[in-house]
Amino acid sequence: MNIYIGNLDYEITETDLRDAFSEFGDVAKASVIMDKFSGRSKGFGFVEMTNDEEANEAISSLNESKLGSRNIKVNEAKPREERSSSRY
DNA sequence: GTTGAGCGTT
Repeated sequence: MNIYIGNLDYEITETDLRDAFSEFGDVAKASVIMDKFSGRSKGFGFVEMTNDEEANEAISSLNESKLGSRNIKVNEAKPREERSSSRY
């Protein structure tokens, strides 16, 4: 289960996401998207969990919860759009 | 500052 986490505080890192989601189940992967030039968080990230029922619990429990200085948005992630080798 | 690249850009 891929999980999308939006409205993240700039201080939040993938380690924070992993730590938060690991309380509900096994976290296979955690990522926070960062700007390449500014070095800041883009304000959203992703967490992948091996157990979808635990993932749903994590989504329900962590969605709109306080993390850092902001209220995060947690939802199931949409498939990542391919933009590495496709150009129309 | 809300759906993952990287960059020409922020």
